[in-house]
Amino acid sequence: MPDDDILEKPFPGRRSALKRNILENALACFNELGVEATTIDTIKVRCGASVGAIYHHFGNKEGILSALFFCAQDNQRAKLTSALETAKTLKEAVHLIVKSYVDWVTSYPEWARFLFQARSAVAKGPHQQQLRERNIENYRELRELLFRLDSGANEIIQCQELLPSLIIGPAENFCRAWLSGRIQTSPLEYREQFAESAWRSIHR
Amino acid sequence: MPDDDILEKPFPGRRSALKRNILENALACFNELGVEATTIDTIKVRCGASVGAIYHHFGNKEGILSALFFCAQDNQRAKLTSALETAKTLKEAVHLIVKSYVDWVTSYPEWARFLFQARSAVAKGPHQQQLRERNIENYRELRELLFRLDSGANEIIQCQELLPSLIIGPAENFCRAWLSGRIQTSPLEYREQFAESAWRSIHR
DNA sequence: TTACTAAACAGAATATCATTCTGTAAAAGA
DNA sequence: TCTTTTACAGAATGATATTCTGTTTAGTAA
Repeated sequence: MPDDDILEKPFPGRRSALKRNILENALACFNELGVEATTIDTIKVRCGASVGAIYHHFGNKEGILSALFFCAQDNQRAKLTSALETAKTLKEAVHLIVKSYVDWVTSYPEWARFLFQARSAVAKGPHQQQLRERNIENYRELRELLFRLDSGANEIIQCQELLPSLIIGPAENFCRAWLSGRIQTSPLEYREQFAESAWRSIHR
Repeated sequence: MPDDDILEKPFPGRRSALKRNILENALACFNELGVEATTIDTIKVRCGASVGAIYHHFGNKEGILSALFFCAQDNQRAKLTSALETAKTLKEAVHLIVKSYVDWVTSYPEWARFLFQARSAVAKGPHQQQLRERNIENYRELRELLFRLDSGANEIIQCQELLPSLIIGPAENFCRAWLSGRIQTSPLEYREQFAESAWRSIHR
């Protein structure tokens, strides 16, 4: 059960068992029915909890949504950070960014699907500030890492704000299409190709 | 008012004036407050129509959403098709695809923002089949065009299902970041670069 | 013009759903 | 053991989407 580790870290132990159970079932509901179409009652029935319990733990529907969202995002980020620790060269780093992304999406397709469909809701909701700050910080860290590895060699193109889009754009677009069912072939098939292409597109 | 032409074509004339007015105001509400947070009453107040009128024209909230969505998508697609008519070579076509996309997003930022945030809702809702079919058809047409222009020259990489992601992925990712406010620089600044990069990433 | 029909509205009534509130049980800590 | 906090249960409330019934307006044919 690889999915468990996504919820286990932020909500550990027996005490949080119901919390994890609610989130797990809410995730399935959101993915199967869509965010708007899943009612609190749907979730309640599916996981056997009471309305009171749900609202006690998460405050409101948006609370469930953002809890799920940040769990997934944090896990994805943690995997990336851990992968990047081994990077010695700029090229290695770019490869690891792409591959770590593809690996995560294919390891946790349900979570990835949810990340895509919930982002805009979270971005408008009460946690928009939190989301904004995290994103800015994440992208800052990434820029610094790439800059550090480049360190004067100037292997890399100038426009820093372009880098993330060039590196992750194609893989992300393909993963979205795969998760939506429009494309059958797993992104894993093109792992190397995405990584190689990303490197070529920012290298000069 | 360039925005007008998006609604004018599908809902032309004086007869559809209220329809366009509702859609126009609904778009603003969705973008400012988010899809979930905008109520029918919000829209009603903003455009001065009655509940009855709104439901008469669109059936339900999802009806407004998908009407807006397909208007935007159709317009974007029409601009692309029209741009591609002048393409003589494969390289030209790739450039036009990217540039047409960037131009559309920067010309109609409100519509583009909406396309991003409404896609998942439409994909789950009652028009999912319609959306699916359009997408498949659109991608098929694109593949055929590229194949025709390549015609034996074999300038292009093998995996056809990879092409759209490699071509549009980076620009799309950047546009999303720009529309969300995370990036200040207009995608227009990097128009050439996105096009050139797209071509290099699929060329061999 | 007049009569007829269908579409376009208006607004009250209803139904569905998110959220709150009040109370009870369990667990933690002293 | 007593006290306090946390975890839950379910009824009550309030907001919101949707329906329904009636009225007006525009189109059409005589």
